[in-house]
Amino acid sequence: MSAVGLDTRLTDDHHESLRLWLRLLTCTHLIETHVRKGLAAQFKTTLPRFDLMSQLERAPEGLQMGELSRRMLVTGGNVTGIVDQLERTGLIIRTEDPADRRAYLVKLTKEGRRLFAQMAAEHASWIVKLFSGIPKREQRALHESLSRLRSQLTRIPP
Amino acid sequence: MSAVGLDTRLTDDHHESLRLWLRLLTCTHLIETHVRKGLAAQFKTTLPRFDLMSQLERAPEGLQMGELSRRMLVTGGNVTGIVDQLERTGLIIRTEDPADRRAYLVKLTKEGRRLFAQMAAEHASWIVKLFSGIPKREQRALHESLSRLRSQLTRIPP
DNA sequence: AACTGATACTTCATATTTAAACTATTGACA
DNA sequence: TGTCAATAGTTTAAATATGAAGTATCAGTT
Repeated sequence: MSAVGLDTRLTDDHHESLRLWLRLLTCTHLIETHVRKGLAAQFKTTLPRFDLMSQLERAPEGLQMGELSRRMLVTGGNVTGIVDQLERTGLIIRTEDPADRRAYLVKLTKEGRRLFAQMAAEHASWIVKLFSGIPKREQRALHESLSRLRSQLTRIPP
Repeated sequence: MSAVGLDTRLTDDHHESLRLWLRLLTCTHLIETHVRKGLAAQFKTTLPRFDLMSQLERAPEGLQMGELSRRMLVTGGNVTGIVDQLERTGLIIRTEDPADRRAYLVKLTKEGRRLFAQMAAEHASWIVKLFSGIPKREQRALHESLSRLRSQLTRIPP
């Protein structure tokens, strides 16, 4: 293979990965927009609030702010703001962490669990519908590739 | 198949699409974070500004605000803010649209084109490295599935 | 016990982002 | 020609979001 050929190949590779990244970004934005509008219209709430509540739902014993921050892939200051909002409306509560006086354990309230159950059901149906055009087999393959990508990504950057 | 079996199947399908969506979201956030930090560290700029400039780079004749909004999948008000920032630093310019007195044609300045060329090269190398753990063949399959997903998504919601 | 670096969280300034309300212009049409 | 809904852009308020700086506590180590 000629040097020019190699050069072209590299450039094409660049463009291929770039295009893949743009597709990924576009799909994510389209789904996020759809879900955000649904949450606003049907539940008068937002995506980050739903996201935070879904984290808590999977951790009945409560989660520290820092743990929420890591799981949601956002900064600590951001979590403070969203927790403030949700606590103000009575859907979650900061409780003292008996093991560490610096930390809180954030938990869903009874009302929070009740409302989240409704939202989660709707949310799941939206997602299923959005992906309904992709055959199950292909969805599984997608999931597998993205899992590989994720572990690659968490290995690279600190 | 029993009714219970069907029920379970449906629930599993829900969970599968949901998990796929979460993977998609996680990968996108991880890559975004990586790129955002690179742009901040090496070029003192942000992802939405880079994104807007990359749209303009592909349209030397300039783009209307609304067209930028559609291509970037963000609201018009958002575009106004980012264009304000970039124009203030001299990287882009609003020019009058000779065909429509309501509209602008936004263009890169000479300095904007110069800087963008540098940023784009760096950006491409970051993306290639982030995806380097995924074989080319698999990247192409991913791209294809995401393209199918995108066209499905643009068909569903208004 | 006192020191010290790390951890948990908040606060602050700034930048994105959305949705809704507003101004100006366009284009179709009666 | 006037009218008038639609379009292009901006502005506003409120909510995210980041990164950096600050406070309190923890966990070792001396």
